[in-house]
Amino acid sequence: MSKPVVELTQAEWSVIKAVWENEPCTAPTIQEKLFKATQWTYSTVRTVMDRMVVKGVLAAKKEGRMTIYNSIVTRAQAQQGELLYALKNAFNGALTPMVQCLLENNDINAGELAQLEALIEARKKSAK
Amino acid sequence: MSKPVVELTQAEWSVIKAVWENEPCTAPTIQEKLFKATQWTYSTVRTVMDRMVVKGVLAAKKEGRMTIYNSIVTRAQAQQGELLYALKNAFNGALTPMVQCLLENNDINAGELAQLEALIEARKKSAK
DNA sequence: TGCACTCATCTACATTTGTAGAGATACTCC
DNA sequence: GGAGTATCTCTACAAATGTAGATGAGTGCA
Repeated sequence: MSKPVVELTQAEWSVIKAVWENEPCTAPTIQEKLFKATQWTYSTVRTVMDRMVVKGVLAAKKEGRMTIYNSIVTRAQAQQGELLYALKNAFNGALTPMVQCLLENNDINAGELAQLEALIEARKKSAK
Repeated sequence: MSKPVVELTQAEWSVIKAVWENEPCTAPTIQEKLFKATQWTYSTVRTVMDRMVVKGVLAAKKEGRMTIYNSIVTRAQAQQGELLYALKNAFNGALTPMVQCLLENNDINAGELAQLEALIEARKKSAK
């Protein structure tokens, strides 16, 4: 079962992040959580969520008069999808230049660098 | 002069990559270069390119009856934009998890790992 | 001088994305 | 049982994106 690659829009990212943190949840809950940052009305949030259901990103089930949502796509899958998109389009699939670009254009402190080194170390071991 | 963050669509990525490799160039040239992979007609390519001009991604100047295109956005800028989008949306701006995700979900050989380590080493030095 | 190319211009149309209002319903408390 | 409140359902609409046809004009060769 190959995980289908997920492609999320900006609005969908906002929503799914709120869902991950609150699921199972209703649309009004998500609307409330997002309101401060986005000003979105209930209708807006609901529309986005229902479209995500159609896409298979969220699952909705009716419970009495209310609709309960759950995520289908995990955070890891969504992150993967995003990275894959960038990797494929912007870096022609080449990982090293991508990491390089990341390192060169962002502030990183010593602690983070150490962490990254550890990651690579770990990766080396697990590589086979 | 802060570089405005660039956001490219999939079609635009295809086009700008061809432009980078051929500029200065005409729309017919780009269409031809892309045809094998995309099947796009001249009209399609031309429309995308003109929209990119409006967005300030490409520059067009008339030379006789022909329109010559050049890139305004550099490859590095475009790559940056793509990474920023992923970083912001998928990783809430946290770099380390992003790199981690990248390392964990892709095949990397020993050579690449070594390269990455070198990058980090270099980064440590330049960090001051 | 007329025809065939090549490139340009204009217009079009479906789909996706962002955003939301109006009206229907059901629930809750008095 | 009525009024207010929380939800839902439906519909809408503009902008962005992907894709392309029709038509026109410039250029060069027969």
